[in-house]
Amino acid sequence: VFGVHLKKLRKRVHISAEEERAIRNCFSESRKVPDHHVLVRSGDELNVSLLLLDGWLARTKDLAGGERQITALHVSGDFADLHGFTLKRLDHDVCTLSDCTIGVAPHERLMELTNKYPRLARVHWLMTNIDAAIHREWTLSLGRRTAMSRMAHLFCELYIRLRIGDRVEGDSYRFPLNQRELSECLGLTTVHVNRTIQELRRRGLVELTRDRLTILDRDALEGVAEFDPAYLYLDKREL
Amino acid sequence: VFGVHLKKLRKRVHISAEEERAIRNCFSESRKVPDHHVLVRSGDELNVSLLLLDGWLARTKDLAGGERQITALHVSGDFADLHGFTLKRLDHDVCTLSDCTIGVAPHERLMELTNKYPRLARVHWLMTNIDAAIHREWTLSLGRRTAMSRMAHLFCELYIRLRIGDRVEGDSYRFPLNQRELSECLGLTTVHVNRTIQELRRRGLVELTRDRLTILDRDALEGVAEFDPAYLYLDKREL
DNA sequence: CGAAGCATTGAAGTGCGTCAACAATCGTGG
DNA sequence: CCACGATTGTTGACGCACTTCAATGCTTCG
Repeated sequence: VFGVHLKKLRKRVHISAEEERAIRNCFSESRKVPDHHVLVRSGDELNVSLLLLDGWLARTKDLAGGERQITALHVSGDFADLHGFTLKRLDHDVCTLSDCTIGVAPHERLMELTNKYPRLARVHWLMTNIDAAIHREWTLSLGRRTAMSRMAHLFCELYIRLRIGDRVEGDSYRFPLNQRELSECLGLTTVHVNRTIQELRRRGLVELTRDRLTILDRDALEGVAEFDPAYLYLDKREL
Repeated sequence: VFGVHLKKLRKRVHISAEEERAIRNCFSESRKVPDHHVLVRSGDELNVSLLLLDGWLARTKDLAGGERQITALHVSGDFADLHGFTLKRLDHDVCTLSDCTIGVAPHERLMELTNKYPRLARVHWLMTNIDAAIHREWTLSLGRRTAMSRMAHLFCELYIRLRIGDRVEGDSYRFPLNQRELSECLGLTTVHVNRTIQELRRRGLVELTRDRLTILDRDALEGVAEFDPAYLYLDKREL
């Protein structure tokens, strides 16, 4: 289970056996959390960071009127709130979108890790910077892409991110979000999300059932989305 | 000039005299860059990071059709591409929005700094995490706020960010963006930006001239924006 | 003074939102 | 295993926030 996280790191940087041990050592326990639970609430003081071992998480922000925006999605192997290690509290909630398994890294251990292995500090820093790059791509989507292109883009992004952790079968992956949650990612209403999905189906680009997304024509989908995975930084670098 | 940057850091963490010296030591030269220049191009390999000593910068992303989204604004004292230190290339361009003065930090010096002072690695990591928090707030704006509220929110955010660096006089600050650039921040057209500004003026909330923004009723503006500066993390923490 | 960029305005169009009803599916308890 | 309420997905009619297009006036600066 933990291997997915290391695989994600190793997609971007070299990790030695010793470094791997040091990273594993940061995690004390692992917990199961049911669907639709709030894991971290905005403003709470933090002294641990959570690694998502399995399942789906969202970072959500709300307006007074009840409108909700999901600012990020997380899948197996992602750190949910590594940024909380330096921020000490979050500006958003972290909620489960499915049953989840979570690894817990106390901040004091991350402190020791980053003191003893400055390179691993940079590696983890890199991972939060990749999160930020995804935020920027979402900003572009929300600001300038149409509903159709925005949705297509999200499906392409998740395909690539899930593939790193071997969570893709063929051109299909588990997709636990309902249309309301999808609308909260895309800045749309559920009604318009529904119509947009139907248009994607009608064009033969995707199939979306209760719990599973299948990409029927990846080239065409990426075309609609103007998808370029460069922002996911899937190449190795020296640190 | 460099003091503004340190002031920004010290708003969030303690920086000792020795640490200050170490940080200053990272910067080799300083450069002047004229208005509307591209400082860093998306995809270029990076070996320096740029500190904005004076002026305004934008991070921009484009679609094939020519639509442009500004994903972040930077003012005096902000690092423009500190995230480039770990990413090694950017997923966006960095452009000047005014005449600028830039400090240059070669990555090898940042490497030495983060090796020798793990705490300063965490401090700089924190700063990129605050950038990401601002990205998330923009995501919320683009996804869920109306044009009016979105614009009001941006004006409130910049007011606070500029005040840290003493770039605010009364309730007024220099604002070099034209309506096109403003529309690129807000995900709107220039026509609608123009009409929204007029509505803000009509309600007596702001005054916006060629080069200057004046907030006439900050409480009301923050109300329209549902502005809460918590996401800017303006409190001190241990690292 | 003249050209180029920028701000402003009006009229008409559209992508997406709102409201409201209904259908399908799911989860639960009997 | 079925019944039934609750949740989720689907559809239609209509409305609006924002866009598009295009013209005009206003700055600014060589």
